[in-house]
Amino acid sequence: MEKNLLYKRRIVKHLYFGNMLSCADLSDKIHKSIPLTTKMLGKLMEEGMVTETGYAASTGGRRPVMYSLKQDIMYVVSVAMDQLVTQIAILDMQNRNVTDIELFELPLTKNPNAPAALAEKINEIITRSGIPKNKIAGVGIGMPGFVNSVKGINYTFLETDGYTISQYIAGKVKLPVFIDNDSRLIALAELKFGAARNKKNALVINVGWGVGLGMILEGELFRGHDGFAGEFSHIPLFLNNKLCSCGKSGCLETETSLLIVIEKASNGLKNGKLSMLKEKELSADHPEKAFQNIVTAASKGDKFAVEILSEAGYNIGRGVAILIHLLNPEAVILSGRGSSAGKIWQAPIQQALNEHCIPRLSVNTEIAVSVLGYNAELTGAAALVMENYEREEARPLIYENKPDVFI
Amino acid sequence: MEKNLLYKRRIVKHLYFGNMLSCADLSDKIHKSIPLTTKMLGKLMEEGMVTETGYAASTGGRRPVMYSLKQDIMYVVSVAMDQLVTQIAILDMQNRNVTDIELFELPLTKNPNAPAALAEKINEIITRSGIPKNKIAGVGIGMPGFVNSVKGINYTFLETDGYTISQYIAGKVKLPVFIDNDSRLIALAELKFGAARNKKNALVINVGWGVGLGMILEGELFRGHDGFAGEFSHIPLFLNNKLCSCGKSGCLETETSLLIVIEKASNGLKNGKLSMLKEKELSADHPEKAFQNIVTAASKGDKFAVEILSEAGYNIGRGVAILIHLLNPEAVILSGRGSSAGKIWQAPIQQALNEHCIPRLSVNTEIAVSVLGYNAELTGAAALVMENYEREEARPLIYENKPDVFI
DNA sequence: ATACTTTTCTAAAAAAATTAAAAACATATT
DNA sequence: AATATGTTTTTAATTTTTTTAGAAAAGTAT
Repeated sequence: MEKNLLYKRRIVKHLYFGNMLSCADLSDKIHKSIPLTTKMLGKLMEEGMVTETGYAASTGGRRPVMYSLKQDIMYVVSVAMDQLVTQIAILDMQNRNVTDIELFELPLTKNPNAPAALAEKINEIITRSGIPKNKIAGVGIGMPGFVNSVKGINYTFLETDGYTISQYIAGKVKLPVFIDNDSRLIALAELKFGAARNKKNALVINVGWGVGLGMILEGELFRGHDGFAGEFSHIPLFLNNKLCSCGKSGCLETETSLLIVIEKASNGLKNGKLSMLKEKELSADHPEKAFQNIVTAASKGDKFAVEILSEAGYNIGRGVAILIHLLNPEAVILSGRGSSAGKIWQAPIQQALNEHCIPRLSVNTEIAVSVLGYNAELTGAAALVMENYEREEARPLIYENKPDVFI
Repeated sequence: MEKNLLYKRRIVKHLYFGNMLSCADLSDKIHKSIPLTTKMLGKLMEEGMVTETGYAASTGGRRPVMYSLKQDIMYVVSVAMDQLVTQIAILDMQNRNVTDIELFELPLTKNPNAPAALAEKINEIITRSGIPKNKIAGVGIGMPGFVNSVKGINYTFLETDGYTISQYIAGKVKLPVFIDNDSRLIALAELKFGAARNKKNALVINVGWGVGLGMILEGELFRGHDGFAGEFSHIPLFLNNKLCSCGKSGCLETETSLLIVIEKASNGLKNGKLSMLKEKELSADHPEKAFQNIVTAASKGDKFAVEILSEAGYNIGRGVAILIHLLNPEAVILSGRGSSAGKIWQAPIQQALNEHCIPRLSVNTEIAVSVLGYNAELTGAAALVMENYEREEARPLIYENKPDVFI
């Protein structure tokens, strides 16, 4: 790639993540000198990508001119999948939805048609939005399973014979496609826009059906050798003989997943536990709703609901204690769909840390609840696209003349 | 620092780690162009630091000239401490001992005189070697405890009022001093010269009195936010109610440390277990020897000894299973003093992984035994000094005129 | 043996980083 | 209140570094 283009793309990328930055800030971030950065900013302004947005307050000397991306220069398609439901949105350079968030059912298990359905839906939404493809930086997809983001492969779901899922969707949509594990994208969102912003070492717990983990180590999203790092759900922590979905027993997930929480609540009610919760509110058919009902009851002070949630929180805390011993993070952030229960969980997790952590380690670790919450995964998917924006593959144009599916 | 000096130091550093490298290799490693690297190599040769060591075999084109460090241009003082015994050696640029390894007792617990004794001994050994201080790149020290390598602080041992232990020793010895946790230095040794060489993600288990861990993540030694990462010994894994030295119960260490292994062997014999081991061979006064005796017996096929070791190995394996789930490394290396039992432990660890790991994760992880073995910590201490060689503090000269202890 | 490829090495041209100086602002002093 | 001093950003001139192109020294295939 031409070098000037690379530098310009880096600047665009950092303006996306930083929103408003001075020339000095940018020079720092792209590791280039100020004169060169000035030159590139000039070109970007000529091209209409970037605008001056006035002066920032002085910090003791001359006030710096601030630069921002223009509103409508580029968009990202964000996709957040779980095993049953998929969400799609188109975000602008301020992470604002320019379309409504599209929500539709797309079961991933035993569904050979899933990749085709996904590609079709993405195309449909792009077409409907009326945004030309050359204004779309790419498609970012968060999905469950064993995902190798670099290779673009999902080893668990979305099988596409002969191609990786990234290649398949890219071929159909004719845009660059980037994928990663859902929990890792949530961590990326927290790193770039959330509670882990500017932190060098932070762990993001994704409380959902399972308990996911995304790790920020030395300022970077950590993926491990094959891209499988963060399998927190399945660390062998209990001797409870409960069989886990992974085939082993005693996994953390067997005591902490939302489904277990609902099951425990349901069983408790059957055994005559006193609670404002009603059995029909805990239907296994609508786990999302069932969980929300438990959280609502707990936040209203329902003792049984608090008890059930605390138990799960305490067990997550035992797992977090292990993480802290191993990785010595500065913060642990509770995020993902279950983070609505975050406030309730903070106490029992802290309790577990007090019991199971060497004090020197736990006192230096802040336990925080995400503010991104439900939207974290979509934000993370957009961030993934922009992370890769400076890479060769990120150029929409090269896809225009490619066949439907290419290698 | 002058820029040329920086580049030259980088080249020296990489020649230390790489032993023999071509100009193109070096250009790659120091991230500078070939013409500039050529120029710097020329200067280093003029100064007598570097020599050409003939041509390497061709890989399809013109043969590259290889460069090496001259033998006697520089040395490193390596110190490897445990809670009772300290080893000191002076190594040359090929990691060869130029003095015998000095071994002396230096208890760290309740010994306010330890820092002074250490400094004195280091000075004594340097003086005896006859090597001038300006030929010594620095002192590297591996020590147990909570060590922040960047700040040069040991929070557990070697208290020196008002100064960090690094500052204290540096002031007394008048050489730059670098410290780190013993397990992390072993990992560094394995990364630079051992079984983890050229690996990007590897975990190094230091089997000693406790079970230490050094992590290589994305090609770098990982230290965590406060420098306390790798507290593998104290992850809460058992519900055994055994009190650990750290004050908690159920730590991994309570089932796997060498002392526990010896105790179990001793108790077994008392209860009439059949073995070639004799009780007097397991004296708690000489744990090092006692452990070696168990290993010897096991390698001769003694069933009881194998059983005892396997049990510990299996429990370590349970911990390793957690590590693999979280960090997805490409290799796990058994190193440190207990690595003489490495071969015996490989089987039970693998067994634990088969039981407790998701297959996709464990099949991609190689379990290897160190070849550096007993010397790993000393090698790591030297590597630590040379890692920092390009940094400003690494210049011996600035220490010459400083007072005994400085800030 | 000769043509072609590959890699290293060297010299001239282009690019980028430093350095120095100027401009714009904040704070302290007279 | 006016002036001096210290910061920080911006611009211009100089130096450093990289890129590019080509020569030299090998290996490989015809």
